[in-house]
Amino acid sequence: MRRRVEEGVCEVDCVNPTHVKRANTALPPAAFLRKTASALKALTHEGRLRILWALEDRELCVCDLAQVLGLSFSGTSQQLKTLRELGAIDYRTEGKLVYYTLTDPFWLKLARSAAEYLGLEEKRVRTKQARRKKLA
Amino acid sequence: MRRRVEEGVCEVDCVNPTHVKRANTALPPAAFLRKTASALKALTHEGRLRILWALEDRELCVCDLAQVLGLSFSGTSQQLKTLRELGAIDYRTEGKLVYYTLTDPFWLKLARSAAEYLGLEEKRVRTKQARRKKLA
DNA sequence: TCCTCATTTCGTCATATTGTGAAATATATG
DNA sequence: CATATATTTCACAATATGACGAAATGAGGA
Repeated sequence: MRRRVEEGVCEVDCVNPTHVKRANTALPPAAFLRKTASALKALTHEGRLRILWALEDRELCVCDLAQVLGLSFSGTSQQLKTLRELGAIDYRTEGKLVYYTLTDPFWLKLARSAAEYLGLEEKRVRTKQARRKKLA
Repeated sequence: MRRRVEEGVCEVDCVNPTHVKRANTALPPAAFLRKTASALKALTHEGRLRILWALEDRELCVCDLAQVLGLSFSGTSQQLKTLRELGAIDYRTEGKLVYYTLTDPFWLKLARSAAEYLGLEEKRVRTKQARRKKLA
């Protein structure tokens, strides 16, 4: 799109070059933002969030997790790999079984903070107390 | 995959049903996690992160933002739409120009916290001071 | 009204993500 | 060593995402 150079608003291609320049120097390097975006991708999957939440309470083997996710074993394994690469979880083997644990709670905290902000957790903030109350 | 029911580890399909059941009742509803994952998706794009960071300091028109992102106008507009739908940004029109502003800093904070955690910002924590020092 | 132009929307293509089953890997156990 | 089985990796189909240019929209100004 070609534009006239006039009226002080758009000097070249409708840009205020001062603001653009200032923004560009103040912004983190592209590679940094790319890595951040990439890390956050690990959290953009219902199943992977489910894994983080489930592992908060106890370690679980892949079989259990597959059941929790409602996914195939291979699918579950792939999502576990994504979270491993993020560094959020780790595993130990016991015989033929592989048990996954939450090793870095940061990403769960981050996801939970987003969830809470969205107001998605009102109902279940400290579920146990609520449940106890209900049963009493 | 079919399995024998033995050795007390895998009762049905290699699952510890107690743990699975406990996880499932403790977990937030699927729709909640889906929405959370979906919201976080808005942050998993270098350009969209760039928009959030750039708008922190000042409002910018679409032209400027396109320049900052190095994207076409249509591409820029699409990413702005994503962030609008998230609720992170808003816009005002002034004549033919559309100025975008950061209306909800929460998502920028969240992204920045991820970036900082990844150690991506060591070098530029408070860039202005650093720059002043360097120039002095 | 007609024209210009900043922006958005649409159509389309290239690429990435996700899920599945099959094959490969690894770990007991007879 | 052979078998069983828990998990991972591979290959592939289906869907989602992202980028561009073209066309549509909308706000001024002649």
